[in-house]
Amino acid sequence: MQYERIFKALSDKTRLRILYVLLKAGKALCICEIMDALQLAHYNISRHMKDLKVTGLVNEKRVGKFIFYALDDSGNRFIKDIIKAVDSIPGNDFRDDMGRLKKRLSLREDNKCVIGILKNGISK
Amino acid sequence: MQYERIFKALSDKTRLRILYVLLKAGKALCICEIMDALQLAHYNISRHMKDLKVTGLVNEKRVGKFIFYALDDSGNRFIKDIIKAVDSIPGNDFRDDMGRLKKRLSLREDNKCVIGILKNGISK
DNA sequence: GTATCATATGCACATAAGCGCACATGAACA
DNA sequence: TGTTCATGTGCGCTTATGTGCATATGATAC
Repeated sequence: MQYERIFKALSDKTRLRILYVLLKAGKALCICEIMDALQLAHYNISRHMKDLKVTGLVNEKRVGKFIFYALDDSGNRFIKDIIKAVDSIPGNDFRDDMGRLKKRLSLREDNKCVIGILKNGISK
Repeated sequence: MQYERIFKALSDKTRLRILYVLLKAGKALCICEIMDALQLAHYNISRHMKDLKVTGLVNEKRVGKFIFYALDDSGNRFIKDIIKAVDSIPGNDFRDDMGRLKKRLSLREDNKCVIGILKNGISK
């Protein structure tokens, strides 16, 4: 019975925010980018990401000094349905996250993260 | 942000079992019937049912001395997608629950619950 | 009215979960 | 090889969650 664990993975506000930005970004993101988007400490993102990884909702890939995390929608029908549900959430609650993510992603060069962790986060 | 609360409602094994049998039964069930199906104490079912009710996943209706709970799929698209996800869960993990439910429902008369709480549960 | 019975809840307890801090890891690159 | 820096984790703390027991509620039926 692993299904309630998938629900549990998304039962936390922070993890839901992480999955949402990964889903809507449509591309792999590194911890430092999600840090800025969600305005949370790196260890916070890191630990929640581990939970999402364990459930199979997210996969990772290292590129240079960064580790990129992406939504993994290659699972069974249940996983696909869950992701579809997340996709159907109105964007209101995530507007700020997405705004900051967009700003942060604009700092990429050649579509690659290059700046790492900013001391004071990105400008609001 | 109420969406993570829906996920949380289904992040518990017992609540997922309750929702599953309500969904697959396709009809309203009373606490005593779910007790027998899941082989849990009435207060256990009762409390979890309250959680499911608060999230809007379940509604209730009193008929005589029984209160019947039913899946409420009249919500927004998110709710529908979540229920669809639950519907796509393979039945293996719930086979015993469904077997006992079927046995218990066969004790209805005129499609109404009439026997209440059995001292020793239904026969296996 | 009062007894009965299905359902609900207060309380105490054990366990799990999230967070902040400090520190560890380990890959990249000089 | 040693430094840098993105990422991970152990620890202590606080709060949330699930459960069992006993008891309460409240509608029904006599």
